[in-house]
This record gives sequence, C-alpha cells and structure tokens, in this order.
Amino acid sequence: MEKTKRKEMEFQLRRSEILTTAVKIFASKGFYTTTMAEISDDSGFAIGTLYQFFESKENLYTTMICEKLDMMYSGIREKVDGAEHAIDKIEMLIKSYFNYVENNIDFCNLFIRGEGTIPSEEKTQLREKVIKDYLNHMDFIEGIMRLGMDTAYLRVCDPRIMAYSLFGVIRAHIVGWMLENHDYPLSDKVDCVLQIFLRGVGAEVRE
Amino acid sequence: MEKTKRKEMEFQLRRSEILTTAVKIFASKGFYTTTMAEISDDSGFAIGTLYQFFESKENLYTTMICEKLDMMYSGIREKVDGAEHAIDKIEMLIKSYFNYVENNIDFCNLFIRGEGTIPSEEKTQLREKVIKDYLNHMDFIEGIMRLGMDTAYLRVCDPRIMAYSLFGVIRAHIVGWMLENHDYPLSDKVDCVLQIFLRGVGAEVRE
Amino acid sequence: MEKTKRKEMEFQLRRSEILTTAVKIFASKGFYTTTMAEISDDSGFAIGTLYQFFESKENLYTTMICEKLDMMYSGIREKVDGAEHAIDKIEMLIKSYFNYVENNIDFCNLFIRGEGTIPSEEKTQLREKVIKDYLNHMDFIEGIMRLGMDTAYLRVCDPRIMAYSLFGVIRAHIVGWMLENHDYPLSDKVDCVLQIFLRGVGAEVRE
Amino acid sequence: MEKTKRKEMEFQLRRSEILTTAVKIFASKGFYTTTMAEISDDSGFAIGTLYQFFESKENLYTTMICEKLDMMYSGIREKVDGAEHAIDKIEMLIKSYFNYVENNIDFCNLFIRGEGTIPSEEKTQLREKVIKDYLNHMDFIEGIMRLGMDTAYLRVCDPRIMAYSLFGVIRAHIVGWMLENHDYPLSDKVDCVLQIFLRGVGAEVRE
DNA sequence: GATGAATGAGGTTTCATTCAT
DNA sequence: CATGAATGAAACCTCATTCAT
Repeated sequence: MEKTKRKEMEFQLRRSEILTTAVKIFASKGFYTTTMAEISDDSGFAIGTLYQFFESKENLYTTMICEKLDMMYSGIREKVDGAEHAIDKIEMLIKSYFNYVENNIDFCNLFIRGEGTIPSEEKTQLREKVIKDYLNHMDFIEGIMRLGMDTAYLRVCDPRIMAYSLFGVIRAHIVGWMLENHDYPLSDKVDCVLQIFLRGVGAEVRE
Repeated sequence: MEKTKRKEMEFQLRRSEILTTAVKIFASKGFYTTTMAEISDDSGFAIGTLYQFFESKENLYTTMICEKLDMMYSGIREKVDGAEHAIDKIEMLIKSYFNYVENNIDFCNLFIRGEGTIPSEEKTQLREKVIKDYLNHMDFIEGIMRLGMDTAYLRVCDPRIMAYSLFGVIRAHIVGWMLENHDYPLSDKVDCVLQIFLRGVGAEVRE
Repeated sequence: MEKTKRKEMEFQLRRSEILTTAVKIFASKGFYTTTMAEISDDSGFAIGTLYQFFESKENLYTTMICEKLDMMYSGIREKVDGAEHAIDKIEMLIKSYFNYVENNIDFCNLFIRGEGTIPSEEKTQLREKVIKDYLNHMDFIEGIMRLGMDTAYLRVCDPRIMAYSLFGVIRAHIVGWMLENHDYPLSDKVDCVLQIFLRGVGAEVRE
Repeated sequence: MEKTKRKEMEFQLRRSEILTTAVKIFASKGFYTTTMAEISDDSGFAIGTLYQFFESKENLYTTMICEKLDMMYSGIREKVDGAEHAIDKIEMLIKSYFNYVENNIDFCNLFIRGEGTIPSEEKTQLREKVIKDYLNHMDFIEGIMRLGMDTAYLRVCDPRIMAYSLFGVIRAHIVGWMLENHDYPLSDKVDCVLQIFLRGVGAEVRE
C-alpha cells in the first residue's frame, strides 16, 4: 500500500505544519487573542482545513501543548537515564533543560508565561494533565535524589524538597535568561547551577 | 469639608470592594473567561458603576494585578529590610514569601497559573511592568547576595545566579505546596529551604 | 411601583414587536433560511438585543410558534364553548378557524407549509408539543362529536373519524383559499362547508 | 451497443440508490439538517460522486421530491381512471392514497411534516411545482365530482369545494394514522371515510 | 452618581461545492 | 469516472462598552 503510506505521511506533514504555526502564534499572543483566521493566514491553510485536523480551537491548542510537553519530558528523561551516577544525572537534567529551552524558545515563552492552561468551564482536562505531568516529573527528579542519597552522593534530606529545589533553580535561570538579554548560551551556566545546587551558597567554613 | 472626605472614603471603599471581587473571580476563571457581568453580579455593583471606577476591563485587571503585586513586593522588602545580617535577610525573605502565599492563595493561584500577563495588541504595559517589577525584585535579592558576600556569610559567586537560585527554590516550593495537598503550613519549610540554599544538597565530605 | 410596571410593559411591547417581525420573516423564508441579522434589520433591534429577549434563534422560533398556536387553539375553544348545541359548536368551529386564518395569514402560511417543526438533534420538544396540541385539539373536536351523537344531532359513528373528517374538510378549504387567489372572504364558505360535513355529497335519494 | 446500454443501466441503478438513501435521510432529518456527507456515508458513494448525478444538494432534494410526487399522483390517477362510475372512482381514490401511504411512510412523513418546500431565495421552482401539482390534482378530483354530479350520483354543489372536502377528509385520516399508533392497517378505514364523505355526519332524518 | 438595556464588532464553526489525483 | 481533502462564505452568538434615564 504505497499510496496509503504516502497519504498518511502527507497528512502528518500538514498536521505538523499547522502545529508549528500554532506554537508560534499562541506563544506570541496567548490562547484567547489568537484567532483561527490568523493561524489560517500564517499557516497557509484555509480555516476549514484546520478543522479537518483539529476539532476545535481548544483541541488544537491542547494537542499542541500536550505533544510539546510530552516531547520535552520524554527527551529529558531519556538523556538523564543515560547517565549512571546521581551527580551525572543531575548535571544531565540541567543540561537537557537548557538545551530544550534554547531550541524551543517559542514554546517556552508560552509556557513559562503560564499560558499553559486555558480555563474552560468543564474541560479542565488540559490543566489537570499539565499538573499531573509536572508532578510526575517531580517524582522522577525525586527518584534521582533518592538514588543520590542511597549512593552517598547527596546528603540525607527530604527528597521531595530537594527535587523542588533543583527544579526551582533550573527554572529560575531559564526565566532569567529569557527575560534578560539572551545573548550568551544558556548552557554556559550548567556547571554554575550544578555547583550551587550541590554545595549551596553558604561560605565554606562557618563555625 | 467633612462631606468631601466622607465621599472620598466611600469611593475608596467601593473601589476596593470591586477589586476584592475581581481578584477572586479572575483568579478562579482567568482574564478572558471572566465577564464584566459576573464581576457586577458578584460585587453587587451595576456594570455601569464598574466603569466609573475603572475605564475598561483591562484596566480593572491591570490595576488589580499591579496593586496586589506592589503590596507583595513592598511588604516583603519591608520585612527583609528589618533584618541586619544577610542570612537573616534571606531567612526573612523566605518567610515573607511563604506568609504572603498562605494569606493570598487566590491571587497566587492566578499568578502562578501564569495569567499574570494579558497579551493585548499594543498595551503590553502590564506585561512590561510585571517583568520590570520581577527584575527589580531580582536586583533586590541580588543586593542581599552581595551583602552576604561582602560580609563573608556567603561564598563568592555570581550574585545574579545566586539570586535566581534563591527565588527559584522559593517559588518551586510554593508551587509544590499549592498543587499538592496544602494541609501543612508552608511556613514549616522555611528552615529546610534555607539550609538547602546555604549548604546545597551535596554530601558533606566527598574526596 | 409605577416605574417597574412601566418597564415591564415596555419590555413586553418590545418582545412582541420582535415576535411580530419573526412571524413575518419565518413565514416567508422558513426557519433555516431566515437569519438573525434579517430579523434584526427588519425589527429595528440590534442582534444583541434579540438575544436579551430570546436565548437563541431556535428559542425565538419555538416561542413564537407556541404562543401563536396556543392563542389559536384557545381562541377557537373559547368561541366554540360559547355555543350550546353540537351543530352550533361545529359551525362556530369552522367560523373561528376561518376568521383566525384571515387575520393571521403570515402564521398560517408558515404553519400550513409545514414548517411547524424544526428537526434538531435532541430538541424534539417543539415537534412533540405541536403534535400533542394537535391531538388535544382532535380530542376536543371528538368531544363535540360525542355531544352531537348523544343529543341525536349527529348519526352514530366513530367520533374520532368524524373529528378527523371535520378538521380535514376545514383545513383543505383553508389551504385551497391560501394557494388560490384569496380575493373572496373565506368566511363566505362557512355554511357550505358545514352542509357538506353534515349531509355529505351523495345525492339525496339513492336506493 | 451493448456496452452503452449496460452503462446506462448501471448509471440509473446508482442514481436510484442515491435517491433511495436521500428519501430516508431527508425524511428523518429534514432538508437543512441533512448534510451531503451523511448521504455520502449512508449511500456508500463519495461526495464527489453525488455531484455527478445531481448538480447540487437542492437539486438532489428537488429531484427526489418531484419523482416521488409524480409517481404518487400518476399511480393514483391510473387506478382511479380504471374505475367507471364516480362513486367507484372516489372509493379508489381513497384506497390508493391509503395504500401509497402505507408503502411510503418515510416520504409521507417528510411531506406531511411540511418539508415539502425549501424556501430558497429565487429558486421557488420546487414550491411552485408542488403547488401546481397539488392544484392539478385538485382539478382532477374536481373532475370526478363533476362526473358524479352529471351522472346524478352526487348532489349538485360547488365541485371545487367538494374536491377540497374529499381531499381534506383523506389527508386528515392519514395524518391521524401517522401521528397516533399505526398498528391497524389504514386501508381498513376506506369504507368509513367514503360513507362520511357521501352521507355526511348529520342524523338521518332532520326535518 | 448609579443603573442596566441596547449595541454590533468580531470570533468560532459548519458544510456545500470544487478539482487535482 | 470516482474520490474526498481543501476551501471560505456565511451563520450564530458573546460580551465590552455606552448612554439615556
């Protein structure tokens, strides 16, 4: 079935073209101020065509967020799983985050801006999924912390709090980089962030 | 002019009643899904009356965000300024944040949800103000870091990065607390967060 | 409460103006080809205003049909109840129908054309109401037939069939009058119709 | 040209398959709520194919109505023409109507529901045709009445009024049968209807 | 000054029709 | 010829804002 295959491929291609346009516009204008007409214009597809790929504006948005988010989380996980020791995993986590951001500025803009969730009467599905994914990811980081503690690379402490802290440090740098001039590669800061997380900011000797 | 004064007071009272209702509704439904009619119903003022206090829906929202934000930042600043040493300032910063969140869950919900900024064609004023305030606040934290380094309470390091890290750690705990069951007082974690920030998570001795 | 009363009256006035326009347009173009914009233009009210009186186009249509239908049936009933003997009741029934039609050509056009019911996924409510009313009305006519039989003015026969027949004869004349040139008053035919219904069309003596 | 003939036959076969599906769907959902996609799905032909048989949705509908209507009228005429005397013709008319209804419930549903005519800006052609056919049919019935009067089977009276009356009685019974439980054969009522039409409902002796 | 009915621009979505494959 | 994805006009409806009372 060469023909069917070709069709399927073209379908996926168009679908992803739409999604790419969608990310860009949603990211710059937010969900509510973006109109289907704009997505239509910018993507080159007629409005009706958009509705053949996505059943509604909300569905288009939701799908876009979910796919992007899944890709981000799974991409990061994969890389982190490649490392063996806790410290290496942590370093890889920071590195993957920074890489992702540098390559997906549009999406991050949108997401960090908090547009992640559209409040809609009942369809709190997206919001719930986003939160669930976030907490799952925290569980994942928590796992790394436990490993670090078990292998004596990290000191013993509430692993949830450690996970939150690591994520918080990473996120704050990303936001800072995005708001300020991002004229230097974010990745330059990986080591710096890692050191702060591991050793804290307190003076070496305090007694 | 007793009368003028009384009028002025009544005016301020009404204005603040509206703002209080606005926070609640905007926080639960977001900017776009909230209608002026709802704010009118819930506040008990006629729609027309709302327009005598605020020139537009956007203005009402913007004003509300700004006032809340200013109160938050200045409240925190004030408390932090009360402390003398860097470490105490840091501790106070964490404590004030946690206190504020516990007393303003509605607003934080809205803000953490990222609804902080409404993208509107030209009036990016709010967005800019929010960002400016955020960066100002980072400057403020950065100042504390410098002080800590100058007084040898903190080790020498890029103070901006330290500021971001501190804020990140704080924010992550707030978000975690809000998403998960907040059945324990957030303030319980102040010390824990402080320790992580100062000493890091690495094992004490590793050589 | 003079003021409230006046407001209520004006509200009802406007509402009925809209309904009058609606009958006219729906009657001439049918439900689906009529647009809210047209009703807005013809009635002089803005589109938004229409929605303050009726929650949807369907609701406007449904309301209009129901009110008109109720008025028709109750008006006819009232007049018929005023007569004592079965034959007089029948005559009055025919007369009232003809009168109603002459004074409500628009509505009858719409209704006889069968536009009475809009097929809409689930909201078969209107259709059901129309049918229920119709059957109720048949019950009412059947009652007259029974009375006629009891008082020996009508010969003994299935009263339901008699009811259907009477209604059928009346309706057919109405339709005929509406489709052909209605340059003579429909009421002229009352007696003629009555005679046919009572005596049939067969030759006087057939044995 | 065997091939051409075969092709022609297949063409007619497909065309009639489409029409059969169309009657069913249009009858159950009405003209406007039925979509070409549905007819395509239910008939098994692609949308584009439908347009090779009928130039538009309206044309498909119109054609369907016209063919069905023509078949109905001509079928009835044919049977009635087979009878010689006026009374027999009348009986046959009633009988044929009832038969047709019992065998074409879908179509009758649609038609009695009044969906017979689609109001469309200019193309009032269908509406006009339907009316013309109806009036023609009335002429035909009027002819029977005249014959009856000429041969002294019917009493002298305005033949148009008689025609309307007969049709009205027939129609009312059909509608009644369709709205109420049609668990008895409609044909059972032929004689009953005939008697009412011929002898009326008045008591035998009234002087 | 307070009110809330009226307004109408603008957004989402549907679906008959076309045309390249 | 058959197909069915692409098209875009047009409809319904919402809701911020105004203004007469």
